Amino acid sequence: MEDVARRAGVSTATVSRTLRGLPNVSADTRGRVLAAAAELSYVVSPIASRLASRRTHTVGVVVPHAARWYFSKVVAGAEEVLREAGLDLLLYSLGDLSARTRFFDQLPLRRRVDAVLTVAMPLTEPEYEAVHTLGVPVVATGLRATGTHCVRIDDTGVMLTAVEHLAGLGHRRIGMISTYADQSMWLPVAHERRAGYLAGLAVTGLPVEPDLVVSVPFGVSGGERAMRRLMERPDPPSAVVAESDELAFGAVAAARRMGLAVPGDVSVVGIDDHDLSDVMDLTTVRQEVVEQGVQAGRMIVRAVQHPGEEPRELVLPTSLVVRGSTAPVAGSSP
Amino acid sequence: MEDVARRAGVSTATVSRTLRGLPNVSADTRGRVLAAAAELSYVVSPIASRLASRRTHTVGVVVPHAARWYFSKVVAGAEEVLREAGLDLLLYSLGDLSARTRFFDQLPLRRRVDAVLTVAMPLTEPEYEAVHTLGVPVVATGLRATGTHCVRIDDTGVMLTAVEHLAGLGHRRIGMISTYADQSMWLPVAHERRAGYLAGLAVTGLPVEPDLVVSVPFGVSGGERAMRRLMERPDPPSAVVAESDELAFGAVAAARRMGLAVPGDVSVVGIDDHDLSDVMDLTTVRQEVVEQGVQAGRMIVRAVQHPGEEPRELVLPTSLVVRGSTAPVAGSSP
DNA sequence: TTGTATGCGTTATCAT
DNA sequence: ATGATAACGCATACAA
Repeated sequence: MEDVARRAGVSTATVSRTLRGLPNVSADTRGRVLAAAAELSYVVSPIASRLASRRTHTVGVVVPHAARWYFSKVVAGAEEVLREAGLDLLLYSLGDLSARTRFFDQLPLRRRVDAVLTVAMPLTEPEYEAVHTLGVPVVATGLRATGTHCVRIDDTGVMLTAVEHLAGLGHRRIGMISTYADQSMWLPVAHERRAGYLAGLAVTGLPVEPDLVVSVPFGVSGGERAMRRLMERPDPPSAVVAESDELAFGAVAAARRMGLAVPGDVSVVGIDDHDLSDVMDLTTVRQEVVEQGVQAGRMIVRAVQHPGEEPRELVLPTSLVVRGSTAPVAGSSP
Repeated sequence: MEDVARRAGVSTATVSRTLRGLPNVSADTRGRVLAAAAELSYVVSPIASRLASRRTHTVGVVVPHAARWYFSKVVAGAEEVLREAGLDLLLYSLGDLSARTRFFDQLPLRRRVDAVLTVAMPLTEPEYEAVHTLGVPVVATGLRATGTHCVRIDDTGVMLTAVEHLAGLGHRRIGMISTYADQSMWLPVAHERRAGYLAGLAVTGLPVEPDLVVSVPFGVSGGERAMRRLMERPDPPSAVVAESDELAFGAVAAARRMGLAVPGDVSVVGIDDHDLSDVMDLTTVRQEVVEQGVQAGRMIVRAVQHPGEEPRELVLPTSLVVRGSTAPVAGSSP
């Protein structure tokens, strides 16, 4: 920086001001400084800059599984706007329980980030407090949050929509594929969607049959297992809603492997509108996942610039996408 | 840090040494320092540490599309080992061409990273040089690289395997679904896989029919388009290989939507063993994508510790996974 | 608008 | 093994 200052005939302070785009620099000197910097192909050291300014210009993004569809989409959406805003994105993937406890124990984010974005990470009370000791704004996506900003969808609503769709097709016995917490992550969403399922039954006047709700680990193979369990019953349901499309994929595959026709013998609905839902011809309730990341990124940017603002909540819309995995119930005249 | 030093009755230098685990600290003082640090819940400022040590402890990971299956897997694999090694992972997703040119123009990684990991990013000559002006080690995954470390698979080999599998089933007219460069990314892989296809034909003594190779944009819908083009011909092939599973998914869906049976009327083989290939019952050639990220991460760690080493190349194994999308050619007695 | 001088919180060098 | 002290490369309060 001294070199640039000398070459431009100014002080390092002016160089600093110029390079940061501060207003109080005359157009003339600004030009000389920029020219000098360009000639020397100089760029400020972000590290030194951060030390001096006491701001990290970094946001910590913590996800349960960086490689999963939902999370990678959200991260990609957030990355775009954070990058745009000049914020570095520090990725933490808390795959297993040990990684998670270590993370909240040691808090590697201390003195390291200006904000935190949690992607579909329900926090326990101690975890929540640990994050808040960081003293930086927090934005959560994928679930309802109290005390922090959040962007999410109506998780009970999507399931209600799915059930109403099936009921509208004449289905009166509807199963649900749910997940149990893999390591206490994801819990609230599973809970809300189950609530939405029950709400759907209530609204459409269908009886609740507890045995028609099966819980499995998240993933395609979980969906397969669940579907087998449901359809091997003496009185299988004529339709099934799945907590997510990936579960639904497994469900459809399992049904077909059992020799059942989808949607002939059993209709299936998912949630997400996964990239592959179209080729799987899966009826689903669409959510805009990348958009969630984008909006969360914007919230982060705002929060970094105006910390201490009231926590805001953004609920993004969803929409039913009817495809070929659902049909009127067999033997009915809809 | 001064507080800790005072509390432990030592100098800040000793605190620094202790906290970094340097050997030249007596067990006694070490204990006192650690205790003091714990009591004050003190952690070193990574930023100050980096400024003083002149090492960023950060690696830049640059990918074309953070949200796509392949890339998110590699990133997740790399994240794990980088985190373990105490290296921050700075993610850059170069979605479109403008983002890409800006990236290589301005080189936001300057003075910011100790190493760079490029994930399936074929670099033009100027881009290659731009990256090397960073003066840090570079590791590439997903493609053959010269002058840098790299971890990849045998891209011609996988396609050769796919073709040999089909030829072994009696297929004599095999189409290929290829991609054209979306913005010059991904080019070499497409090229090598096409070469593998041709090699497969040669090895099995099949004639080359240029019209049986169709190029489409990457993605499920690209696969659909390609399959329609192939099967609408007066003399459609009896089998099709796709450059990747996602293309193959689209191909299978398109064939079925045209009323064709898979594998009855046309067999389909993909490359990847995508998470959903099992439910799609897709025969494919499996590659270990997360493992590629892990290995790349290890290479990065080594490169950061011992810069200037000879570029190493790691070629990971692949394996044919036979599922239900391939069958002996109709009308043959295999 | 511009310059001076101090501080940011460490690491590293050189003594001891 | 430990301590004093000078970098590290900037931002910023203050003065001009």
